[in-house]
Amino acid sequence: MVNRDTGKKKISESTIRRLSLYYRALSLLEKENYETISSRELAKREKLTPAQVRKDLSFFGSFGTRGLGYPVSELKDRIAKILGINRIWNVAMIGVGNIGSALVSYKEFQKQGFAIKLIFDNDQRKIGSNHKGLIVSDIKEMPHLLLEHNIEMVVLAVPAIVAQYIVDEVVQAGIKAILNFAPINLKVPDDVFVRNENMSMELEYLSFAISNNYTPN
Amino acid sequence: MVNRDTGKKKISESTIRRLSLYYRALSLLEKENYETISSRELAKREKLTPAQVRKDLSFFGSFGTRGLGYPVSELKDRIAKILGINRIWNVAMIGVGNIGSALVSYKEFQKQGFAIKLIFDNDQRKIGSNHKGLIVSDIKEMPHLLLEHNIEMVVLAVPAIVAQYIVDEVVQAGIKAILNFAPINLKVPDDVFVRNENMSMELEYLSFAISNNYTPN
DNA sequence: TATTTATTGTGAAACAATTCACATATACAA
DNA sequence: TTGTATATGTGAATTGTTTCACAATAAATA
Ligand SMILES: NC(=O)c1ccc[n+]([C@@H]2O[C@H](COP(=O)([O-])OP(=O)(O)OC[C@H]3O[C@@H](n4cnc5c(N)ncnc54)[C@H](O)[C@@H]3O)[C@@H](O)[C@H]2O)c1
Ligand SMILES: NC(=O)c1ccc[n+]([C@@H]2O[C@H](COP(=O)([O-])OP(=O)(O)OC[C@H]3O[C@@H](n4cnc5c(N)ncnc54)[C@H](O)[C@@H]3O)[C@@H](O)[C@H]2O)c1
Repeated sequence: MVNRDTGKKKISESTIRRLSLYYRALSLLEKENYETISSRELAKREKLTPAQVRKDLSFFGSFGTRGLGYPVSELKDRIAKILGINRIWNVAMIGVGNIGSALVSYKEFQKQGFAIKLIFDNDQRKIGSNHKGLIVSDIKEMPHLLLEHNIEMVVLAVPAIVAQYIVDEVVQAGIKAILNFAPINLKVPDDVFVRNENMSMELEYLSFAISNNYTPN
Repeated sequence: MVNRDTGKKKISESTIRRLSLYYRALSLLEKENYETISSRELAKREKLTPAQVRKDLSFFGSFGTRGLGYPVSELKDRIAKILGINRIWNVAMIGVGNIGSALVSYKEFQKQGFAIKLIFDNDQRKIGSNHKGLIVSDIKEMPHLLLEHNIEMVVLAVPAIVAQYIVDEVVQAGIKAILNFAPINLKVPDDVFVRNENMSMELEYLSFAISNNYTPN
């Protein structure tokens, strides 16, 4: 009955991604003043099955009450803890071009606990300029600034051609988490996590889908 | 031996996404003047297994030569055809704010065959203004303009609060493919494809990974 | 307090994706 | 030609993920 945390259960990537969905749904439910939510209702909102919801959550503990459902606020907090978002992360943005500055302007990240503390570029016209209260630092200063400001995550928004070079420096500085927008397969050591945000891939998926009358699930 | 296309094989989402990876890798190989590539080499470049590469491709035909590998240019073209990117897609951008204008400025999409033909906003200060050669249209004109310009895909970069309302109009206009940046679960009919680009989810995944010393694969 | 109702938590079953392993085919060298 | 090396294409085996189905349990009701 009790789901003791015996360390190394294998959590699938899909489960982790769904935790994000649950978290967002629960945040909304909290605003709508729901006290509890059943796996059935939560599943319906995220277009999943109730069993899927229960199984996902069961990997981390038993958070619900039989006959009643899950306590909204409490479950939300539990998931925040599981995802590691019950805290502030110090983030640096590298490359303040089109995408980089759009992201820096986006206040939601800050609200969700991803605080952009430093922004870097190599363009002399940009260095020293002000972006939403942040001064663009010279990329040359990156290695020591990342350390000094306890940066733990980096968003890469530089041209693909320089991305690997910069990542090597980022890794040198001890960063273990990178969100990469450059359309390139970055090489990093095993203990560094990279997520790629690749809009072309999503467009290609859509292209495939309509071209082939694709029917998932 | 011959892999006749008998219509409805079930292609997994993962396979489709990997086709995009193969396509990008092959484009690069072509530039590097490779004539042929083995599944082993291709797999290595994309951090996959050779068997995975061969299996993925085998769903669509047999493109390789035993003992030699796959012909780079030809395979690239074949994949382009499979993905439906051997043509130009007419795309509309809805919402010309931070993200929307960053995407409009990004010339790679055009090069990859995703041609942004129309851009929409509801802000009077933006309507009529010029963005990279495109004039911002009034969102009120969207329904008929989408039809008139044969738009087939739409990128949604509007605030979450209005996203569902706009999607309903987009669907009304017969659009079957939507790339959505708003952090909301859009409701659409079964024959409309939506891909969500959600950076918060990626950051949360990274957060989970470093918080839990996560080891995928 | 007893009964009914709702819903969880979870092994087992079903389904899906990946990897194995090898017969088969081609290139190329001798 | 013939032989050797290489690498595909694919059923079968394995591994991973989702769904099923139901005992367990708490809440609500009588
Ligand atoms: N803009 C988009 O919509 C979009 C979409 C998908 C992918 N991307 C990718 O995101 C990345 C950035 O795209 P963008 O459109 O913002 O490009 P951009 O050219 O507008 O911005 C890149 C920025 O990086 C800076 N830079 C270049 N070299 C640098 C270095 N060595 N050190 C530090 N900074 C450096 C440039 O000065 C510039 O400010 C690219 O890899 C691009 O392929 C962009
Ligand atoms: N900027 C980012 O980095 C970022 C990151 C992740 C997600 N997003 C999401 O992308 C979307 C856009 O973000 P943004 O930062 O570009 O916001 P933004 O406010 O800069 O841009 C939104 C644009 O949509 C327009 N708009 C508002 N209502 C409209 C309507 N009814 N019809 C047509 N246009 C309308 C606004 O005038 C504005 O130009 C949001 O949903 C946001 O949550 C943005």
